[in-house]
Amino acid sequence: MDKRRITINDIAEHSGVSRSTVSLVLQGHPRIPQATGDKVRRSMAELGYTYNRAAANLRRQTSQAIGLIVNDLRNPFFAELTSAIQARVENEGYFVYLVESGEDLDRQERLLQSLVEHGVAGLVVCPATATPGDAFDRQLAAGIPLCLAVRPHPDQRIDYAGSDNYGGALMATRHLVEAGHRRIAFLGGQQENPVRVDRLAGYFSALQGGGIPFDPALVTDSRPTLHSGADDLKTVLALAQPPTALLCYNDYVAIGVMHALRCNGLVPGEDIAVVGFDGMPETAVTFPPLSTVELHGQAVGERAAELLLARIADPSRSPARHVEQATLIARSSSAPQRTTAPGDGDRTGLPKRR
Amino acid sequence: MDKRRITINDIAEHSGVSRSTVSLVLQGHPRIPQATGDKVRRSMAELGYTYNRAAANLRRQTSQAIGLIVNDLRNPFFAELTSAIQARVENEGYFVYLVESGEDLDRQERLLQSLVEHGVAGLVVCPATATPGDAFDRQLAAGIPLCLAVRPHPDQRIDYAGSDNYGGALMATRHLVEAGHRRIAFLGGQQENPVRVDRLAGYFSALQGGGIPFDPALVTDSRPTLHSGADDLKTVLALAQPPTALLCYNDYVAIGVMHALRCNGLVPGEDIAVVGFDGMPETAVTFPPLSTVELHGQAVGERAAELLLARIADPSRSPARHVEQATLIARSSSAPQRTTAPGDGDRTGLPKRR
DNA sequence: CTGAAAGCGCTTACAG
DNA sequence: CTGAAAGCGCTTACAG
Repeated sequence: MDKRRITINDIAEHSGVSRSTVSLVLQGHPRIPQATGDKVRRSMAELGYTYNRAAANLRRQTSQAIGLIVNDLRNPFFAELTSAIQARVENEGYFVYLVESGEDLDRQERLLQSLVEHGVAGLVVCPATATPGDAFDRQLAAGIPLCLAVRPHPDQRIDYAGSDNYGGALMATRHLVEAGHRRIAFLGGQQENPVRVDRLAGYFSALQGGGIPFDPALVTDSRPTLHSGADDLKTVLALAQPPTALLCYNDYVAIGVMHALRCNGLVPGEDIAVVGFDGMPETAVTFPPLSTVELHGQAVGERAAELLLARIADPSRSPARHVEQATLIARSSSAPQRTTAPGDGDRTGLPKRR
Repeated sequence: MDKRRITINDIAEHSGVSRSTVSLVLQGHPRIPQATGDKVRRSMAELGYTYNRAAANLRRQTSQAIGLIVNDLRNPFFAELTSAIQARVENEGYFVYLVESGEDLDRQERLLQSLVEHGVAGLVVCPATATPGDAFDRQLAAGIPLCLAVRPHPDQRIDYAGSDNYGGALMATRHLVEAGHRRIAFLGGQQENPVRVDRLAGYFSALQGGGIPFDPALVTDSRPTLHSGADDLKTVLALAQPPTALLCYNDYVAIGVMHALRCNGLVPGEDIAVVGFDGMPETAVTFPPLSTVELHGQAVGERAAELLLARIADPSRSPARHVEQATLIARSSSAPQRTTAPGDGDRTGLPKRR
């Protein structure tokens, strides 16, 4: 292993030209004659030169790094988003520094600071739950290009790309109302999470539109995991008038809830309707296949990347918001309630045990 | 937005000391008196200074970036690995540059080169399927610290952290043999993928140990996705002697296969046993819950990060290999075959339609 | 304890 | 077309 890395000085000496010339051939400058270029390139190959982009960046006052802060990479939605952002900025010659905040506000602040110290050209951040409204003042003041993603945030000076959570929840709830459900629960998600707030608003709206009174006992909150759904389910199943349909905060929760239902002797899609949120690919192959609100994470990621790129190109552009349309995918987990024999008392809405 | 970033020169001027002194307080040097330090720190706060780590790195000839090349971030196993690596190196002050190769060899080579130009302190790479044995010669020659992960690779000069795919497949297959299965298929995965090769070897071994002849018709290959399993399943179900148990390349394939079974009127875990591979959390809540080989992706990620860190610390250390033990998680998708009424011909091993 | 100077690897006017 | 020189923001011996 060579102790010292080969630099343009070595190339200059070896090929008998100046450093400036080497730099120019590196940049494919047009006024370098073919012969000189070839000679220099031959030296580079011979000495095993590798370009030091960091040094160039320092001199040029540029950066090829984009910082990305996600909440939880294990959540497939964020994985999809990350993948899309990475692919999109790579075309423009950028790399992404990926970090996870884990919904921890202190950590998020440290990461923000650290990423800036590392000289990122810009940042896309999915704000942690309960991120204060002034959380990005420092970056804004320093002129760091910024784009928020996935989670809405009150600071209107910042570009944003996300999904139509309100509209998605509205569609999903309407879908359940139209199938005849009047006891519809909303399960999971953390209370201060703005995404949940929007979904909840859509849910309210649809209930109202259907003339269904809102019952707060039908709304639970919890950290959205595969297993949290079990507790949420227990809560609503214990009600005097339990729900006949469950709108879940996300697909993760929904998949957990379907499992919990089985453990309670109930069949999802038959005894009780279940709808998820996010559009995870797995929802197509659960049993029964899970109805979900497709949020197009890939498209959201691409938009976020593009907004950031545009902000880097023109820092004074006025802030833009992109809200990606959601799509309801109705599958058998929310098939219409089974027609019930007259007089079997099903009007109580009580799920049947089996 | 300030045009010019604040530098140590500005701080030096503002606080009336030299640049050297500012640099020393930045590093918390012990021989700086409290008063000087406070004065300087006050100036930094006042002017809104942010440290330029890239410049420091250039001067110091160090780097705080780790490059990570994964095959597919949407695969939860890689997401888990990535998350673990990021968390582990962050403790040491590193960030991770994340990129996806998408199993594309050319792309992998370009990314390798590009990451090195960006001055990473080291690289952990999950080699794309069919990566040639000399793929890392250049990096090795240049003395770039390197750690391979997840996918075994012939180059024995490089550190490696992965899972015991052979042992996992051996356990899983034995488990099926012990449950009385003699027609066990191996479904999915790409032929040249070394991980699949190892799993297949474990499968062979277990068959041999159980005195079961190997039937190549029971082995299929395909790109491992949620939907590829359907075709693989069709192939083996069409055999004169179809399998009674399915060992799937990974959980993704297995979940898709369970769905495909249902579409064929078969019940996984009753008519036919299914086992997955990887230990995705979702396997606990599928219906029926999916037996799987837990590969401990988080542990593998941590080991990979540690091997790389150790290599950075001591470049001449002899190469190490870490193979994480796999764990069989037996669930109802591979429950013992139902006891069958005598004389119902079940000894043919033909799955019953329902 | 603090400052002047050199230098990390590159780029970019500016001469010639 | 090519070279000498300055400089990006920092660190690090070396004097004093």
